[in-house]
Amino acid sequence: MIMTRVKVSFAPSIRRLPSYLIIIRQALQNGESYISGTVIAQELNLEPIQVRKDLAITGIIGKPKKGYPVAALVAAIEHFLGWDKVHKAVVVGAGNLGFALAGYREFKLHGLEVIATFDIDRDKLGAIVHGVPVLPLEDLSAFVRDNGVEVAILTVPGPVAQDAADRLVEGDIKAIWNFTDHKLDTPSGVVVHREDLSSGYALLSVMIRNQRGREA
Amino acid sequence: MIMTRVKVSFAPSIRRLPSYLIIIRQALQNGESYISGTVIAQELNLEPIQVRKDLAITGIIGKPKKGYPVAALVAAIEHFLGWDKVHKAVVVGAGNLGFALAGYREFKLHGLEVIATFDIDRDKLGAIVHGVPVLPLEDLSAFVRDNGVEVAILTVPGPVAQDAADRLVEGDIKAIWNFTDHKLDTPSGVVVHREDLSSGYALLSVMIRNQRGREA
DNA sequence: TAGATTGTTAATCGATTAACAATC
DNA sequence: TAGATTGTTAATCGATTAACAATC
Repeated sequence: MIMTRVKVSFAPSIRRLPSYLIIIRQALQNGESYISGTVIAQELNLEPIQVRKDLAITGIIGKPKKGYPVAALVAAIEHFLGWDKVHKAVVVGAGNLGFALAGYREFKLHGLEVIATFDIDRDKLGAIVHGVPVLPLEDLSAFVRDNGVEVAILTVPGPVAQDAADRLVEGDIKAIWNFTDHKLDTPSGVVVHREDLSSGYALLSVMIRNQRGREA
Repeated sequence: MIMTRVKVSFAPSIRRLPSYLIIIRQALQNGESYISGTVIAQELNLEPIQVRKDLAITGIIGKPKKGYPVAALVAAIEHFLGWDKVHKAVVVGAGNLGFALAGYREFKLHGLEVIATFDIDRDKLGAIVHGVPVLPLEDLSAFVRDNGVEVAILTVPGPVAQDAADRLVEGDIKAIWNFTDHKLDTPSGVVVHREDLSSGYALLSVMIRNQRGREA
């Protein structure tokens, strides 16, 4: 089975949208009706032109001198990201990270509804974490299929990641959010996004070294 | 206090190094003495030229026809990332995510030694998580200073992130790994790297939407 | 009106990819 | 030796930044 890389254009812009959303929501709560790209940029230490370019991809149109209509902007970003619709999700691997992600409020607020977690460990079965049950891995395929689960958050140990992915594919999963350090072989119809904490740690490590060099 | 953005050149390459390391370590365990960029690329669905360019920044030199010496390559990558030295760390915010990160094996293996966690919740104090104590937030500055802590993993709720960062700066922290959704104001001598799970979720969401469009 | 802020078009910058001579 | 794989130099691609006319 060939793993096709799903290319996303404007990926850097898309990644910045959630941070804009936080600022803009604050403005909304403060009762402001317009917010300028300049203000958003200032808040996030970015260039105003970058904010304008990024917001353009959501289709929103601003007013010269005033800025962007706050309420419409929130709606436009959420719609562009698909965060205005509910996506059913499961967490596969009820370990520490899985537990944390299952309860991550930020996701729940944006349409990601975790309805079950799965684990191989018999001792965990039957437990309720963050209001959802821990179910046996054997039931994963059937559960995904029967409940129309679209997204799987994969936090199992690396060596069993592919096995879990196979079960998900069998259940006709739409997307796998892969928190393991293994690449997954999946059919091209399945979206896979790898979230790699090690890559962030690598960057941090090099930043520390550079900073040190500068001080010395 | 001005937040200066620490620019890292070759950031994308640096982010890919950890995934190379996994492949190369496997080769080492299999007793292979050389590994080619072609093989690494194949394993990770990348272009061979990209692997070669990335490995070049670590200073390692390959042999035409054979590839790169496995043991030396592992050492070179680890040294380049500073993963061959121990960095003392604390987790600030002993919630679900903090708990998960405190016990993340991958970090421990690469020189990040978590020696304490901190929380504001009195009920958690005195507990031992993953072998390290939960201490009161009031002691954070002094602890960081007295123990020469270099890295702080910040997983407190967004609204109190700046307060925690201020305490860390007071204790002369070197680097803050910011898992909150808030930007931090810190003096320019402090390295801040933001790990943004929402940005990954945004990208996943758009990928799902695009995939759907393609099927229809 | 005057001027702040937008959206667009062009220029720059950096990363990825291509081409290919060098070489073990 | 023959050829797979390297490292280097050049070309391409995409993202960021700059410049500026349009406009509320």
